[in-house]
Amino acid sequence: MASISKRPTMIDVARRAGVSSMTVSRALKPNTSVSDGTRERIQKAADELGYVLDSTAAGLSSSRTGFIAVTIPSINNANFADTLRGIVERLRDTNMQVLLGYTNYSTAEEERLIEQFLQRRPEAIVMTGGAHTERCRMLIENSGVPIVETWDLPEVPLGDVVGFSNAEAGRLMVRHFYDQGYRKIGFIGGDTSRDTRGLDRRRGFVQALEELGLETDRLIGSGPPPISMREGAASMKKMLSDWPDTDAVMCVSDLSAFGALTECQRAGMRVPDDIAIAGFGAYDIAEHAIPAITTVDAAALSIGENTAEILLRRLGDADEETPAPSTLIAPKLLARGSTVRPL
Amino acid sequence: MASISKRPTMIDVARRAGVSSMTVSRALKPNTSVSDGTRERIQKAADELGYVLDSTAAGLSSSRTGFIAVTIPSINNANFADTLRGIVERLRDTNMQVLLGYTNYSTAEEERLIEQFLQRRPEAIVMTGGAHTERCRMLIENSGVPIVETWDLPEVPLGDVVGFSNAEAGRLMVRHFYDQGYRKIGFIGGDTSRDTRGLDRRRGFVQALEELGLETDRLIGSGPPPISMREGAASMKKMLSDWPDTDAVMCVSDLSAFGALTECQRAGMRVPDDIAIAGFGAYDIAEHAIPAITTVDAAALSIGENTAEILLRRLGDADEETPAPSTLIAPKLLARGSTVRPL
DNA sequence: ACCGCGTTTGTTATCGATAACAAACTTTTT
DNA sequence: AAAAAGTTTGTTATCGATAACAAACGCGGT
Repeated sequence: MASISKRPTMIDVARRAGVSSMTVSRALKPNTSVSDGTRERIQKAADELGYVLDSTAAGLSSSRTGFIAVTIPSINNANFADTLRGIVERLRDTNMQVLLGYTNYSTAEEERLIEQFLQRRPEAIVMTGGAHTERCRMLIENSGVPIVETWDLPEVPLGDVVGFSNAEAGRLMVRHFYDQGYRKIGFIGGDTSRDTRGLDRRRGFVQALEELGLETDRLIGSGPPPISMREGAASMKKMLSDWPDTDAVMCVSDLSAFGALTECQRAGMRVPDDIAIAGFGAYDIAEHAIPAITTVDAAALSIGENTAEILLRRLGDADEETPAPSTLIAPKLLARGSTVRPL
Repeated sequence: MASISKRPTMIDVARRAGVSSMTVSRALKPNTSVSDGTRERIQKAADELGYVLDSTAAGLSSSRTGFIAVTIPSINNANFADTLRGIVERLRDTNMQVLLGYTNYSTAEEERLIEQFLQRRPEAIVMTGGAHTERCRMLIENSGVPIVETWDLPEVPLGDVVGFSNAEAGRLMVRHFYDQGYRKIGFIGGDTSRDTRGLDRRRGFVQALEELGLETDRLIGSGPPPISMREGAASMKKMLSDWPDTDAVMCVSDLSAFGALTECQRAGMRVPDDIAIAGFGAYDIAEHAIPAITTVDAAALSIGENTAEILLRRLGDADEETPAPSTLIAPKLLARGSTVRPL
């Protein structure tokens, strides 16, 4: 054990193996021309010294840091966690490492993070959503780093997009309610500009109501994200007090939908007989609640996997200027007991 | 705009401001002796060029990378997410950045991550739990990097510990059940060595049962983590079939407890009248379920905050050899409707 | 005006690896 | 056996910043 004196460098390994440090550098990475004999010798020397590569130095020298910067709005959100998981798992077998930051649904915080991340010279950046501060857009464009925006359909994309139409998710749900015979339909959440995705769902929702000639004023905001069970319950209470004859409600997420469901149950209303409730996000809770809650699956994991796919293509030096192969993930409605009246 | 030609370096900024690059280096960090005039001039030049510091180079030169490596078992777990949040938020105003990895409850994967992280020269490492592979312990010890282990009480700590007694959480719950008059008490989950924390809760639970002279064989395993609602429901089904007279059950987490609760409700059993159900982790779902689920709060956020506190102390060059100021977070039982019979 | 001290700025060497090119060594071909 | 071609190894310069030391500057006191 070389004790904590000082960490060994490639030169130390080289000396011990009787070669030059360049040969050590080569020997430690795959697909390089080093004879089996010396490679073994070097590996052995490295092990004996307890050598650990310094990727800071490697990064400086090769100008390839192996970092992918990723921002998500919140750690504590199963959808974004799944997207992240999709990215990380696809990247596991490469030498890429994820630099994670969470914005807390704030574009100002996002800007701060991006600014920090750019100092680390990431090879690509993945952002959730397409809403950014002006300065953030500028920083990114000046940096020349490839970008992927996810979970949204930005009007003016910064680069590639793995998109999802939140508006379409809202529309889907209105049609489902309508098919099931509901007419007095409301929406909970999605009132804040911080959660642009929730806002889009609500927008699509209202638009679909208009197309069907239904009332569009049963809207309850529930403040800044994250919207949780508590806010769902409180909002439902308000909905029932403001519009007691409401017969169907979509919530901005499954968590708030569950809160709304429990509120109805406490109030003695029967779901779906007296009122239908739906959410968004295909959370576990929606599947296991009684009744199970109708929801929209956004395929969060696929969004992550597709994102990673694009990253690998961009980094695997294909033509730099390949046009953005935007991917669109389609929303899928999962009809369940909370909106489907038994025969 | 300097287009994508090449990124400007400190030398470019220095030239433009008519100073040396060393002065630029100083001007861009706080608390350095640079006159107000030149600092402004340099800042202006940097802005005009769109200069962005390269922390890879800075790290190599100063041997301070600003990285804190953190491993957690799963991204999709509100408790670990809270702990992470505690760390990140306390670190926000420093120049420290978190390198996150998740082990998927596997010590082999943990070892792989640690090996990767060490190449990045982190200034400290935070790990969840105290179970590591032999090689992982060795790598860490050889590296000389300060360590904090969390959420566990390792027998042989690698460094500082922000601990939590999972066994005590199990014991607490048994006593609570007993006080409420329950005697036929079982446990769901915690059978796998991958989730050492769940295992510890179960161990403490069984031990407390023994001390009270109660039966200790009502144990249902539920396979490898993460244990979710589905597994909770399935295990409860098995529990009721194997030991139909069971009158109280603790589940390894609130998620499985909720699954168990729904299973009981489907089976027409009344909670807590026919059977009591409790969980662990103080998840939202436990608070909002009907009835609300009794749980144990592990103060996940505090664990993170305390961890960050220790990190800052260790890095703020206090005496290197300060003895490990182990912190112990106490479990707190939250008694709710699922285990407390109405009068 | 001169000395001395504190503050501001500059010089040089270095962090640890890799790119690019060059040299030495093997193997194949004719 | 010599030339051609391929493989393995070495040399030198460099990535972009900072540490450590050195020099220049500014300012008050006498």
